[in-house]
Amino acid sequence: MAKQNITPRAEDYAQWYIDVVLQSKLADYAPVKGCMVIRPNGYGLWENIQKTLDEMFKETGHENAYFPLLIPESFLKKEAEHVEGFAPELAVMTHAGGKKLEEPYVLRPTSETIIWSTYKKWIQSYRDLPILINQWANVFRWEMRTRLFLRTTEFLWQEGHTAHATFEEAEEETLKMLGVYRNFAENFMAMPVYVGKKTNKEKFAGAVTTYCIEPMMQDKKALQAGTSHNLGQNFAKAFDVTFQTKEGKLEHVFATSWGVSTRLIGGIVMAHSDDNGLVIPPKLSVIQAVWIPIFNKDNQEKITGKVKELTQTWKNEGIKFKIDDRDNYKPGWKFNEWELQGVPLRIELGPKDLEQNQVVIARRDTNEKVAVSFENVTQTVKNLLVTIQNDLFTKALNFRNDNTFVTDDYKFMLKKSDEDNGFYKIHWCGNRACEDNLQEMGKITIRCIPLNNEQENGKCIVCGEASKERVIAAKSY
RNA sequence: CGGGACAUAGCGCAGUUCGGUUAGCGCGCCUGCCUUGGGAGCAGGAGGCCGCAGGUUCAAAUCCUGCUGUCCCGACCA
Repeated sequence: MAKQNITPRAEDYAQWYIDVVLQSKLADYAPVKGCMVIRPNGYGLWENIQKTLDEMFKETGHENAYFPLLIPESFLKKEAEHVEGFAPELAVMTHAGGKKLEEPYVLRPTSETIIWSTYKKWIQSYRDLPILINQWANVFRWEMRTRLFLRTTEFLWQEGHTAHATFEEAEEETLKMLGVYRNFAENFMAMPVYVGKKTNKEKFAGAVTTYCIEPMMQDKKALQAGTSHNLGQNFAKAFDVTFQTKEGKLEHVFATSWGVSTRLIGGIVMAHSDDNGLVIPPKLSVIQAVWIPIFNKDNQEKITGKVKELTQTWKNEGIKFKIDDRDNYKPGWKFNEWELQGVPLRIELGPKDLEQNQVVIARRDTNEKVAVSFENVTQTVKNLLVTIQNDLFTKALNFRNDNTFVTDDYKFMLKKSDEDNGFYKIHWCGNRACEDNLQEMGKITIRCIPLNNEQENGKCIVCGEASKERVIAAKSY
């Protein structure tokens, strides 16, 4: 066989993505439309994502709980905007136990309604607040068009649901979790993100304010990678959740919700990978370094023995590694296989190296190879893992900056966006009509209004009305 | 949900136009030998309800109808 048969990015980006996901064994298609099997490679990544985020949630005072998958249909209908937003994508259970159900159950598209119906029972006084709960769960959204990890009918996520005594406290929580997401995206996924507020058109159905993180993928489109909502009193009012204040007054509770999903895995693929397959940031990689001993029958024992000796301390050092000593595959085959699966470092040890007391270390992200003496292997590997993590971020940041354009010329933007994707920093008057026009004319949406945005007087790129700041606009997933 | 393409061995494909022995090829897989520093070589072998369900016919991978799934393009969304 030639090399792997991954469609090059330049030729067909969408097909490249599918090829990488399937061939690197992240996922496989399932028998049901829009569903996928998350394979060990993909699930291992998800477990690392979960583990890291879960610690961050705990550190910020949250606890995990679990609410049921099935939600009475009537619950969804209690919050008008909410039901309107989700109605088209609901999967509904109508029969059970061989009978038609009195009231259909909805497979949760998100859990605000069932959680707030429960919080009603738990909250009486300001002393019961705040409630800071997260749940790891699956959700169902019947999407018209699905894509592995990016949009599937069933997906895994976490959803935080908190209850507070004041709007300010809810807002603080919303922004705090947005910060957690930003930290995770940038420092673990090595994916620079714009952090900002959604427009009314783009916000969550039922939220007062939606905040988000938006990274750029390698095709220069935006991916909504995480959202954090200040729900105000909308759900508390819909479910009549009130509490008694210190002063004895009855008030509706303030809510937030925030989530990231297995879509992040699609983000990792699209942010860093190349035509040879996956590239995974070291901090999230299930295997950080793979050893490929190069041997024949005569020296096999000697060489694998040396590898074991050199890695004796690695478990304690916290380096996640694997020794690929299969004798039914040749080294060259293994090189390609592990590259395809995105392992950050490959370490070769063959007879020639043994003679010279060295190993050869190859970086997945740059393909660079260096010879390193036995005594320096451990430290070099540790350093390289840090370097790769940083380099991936820098590379992605430079890529985003190179493809972000500040413009006041609508025609230029539409023309440019027609030829190639990119982020545009544009003035916008704040009106829905102009936002709709962007979408109609260029399939461009306003991804966010950046937080701590530089204030600058300008004119809306569509209508020319006054604007005080620039927003991020782009085509998106 | 509209438009288009596709579905034959684990993967990639040929065969379908114009129905006709036992459905092929490459890679992979199994056995053995030989090999091992960028997807080695030779020999032998296993593997198929031709996506599913109906129909037409003496005869269907091939023709007809329905369904399901995947991909692409649109409208909708994390």
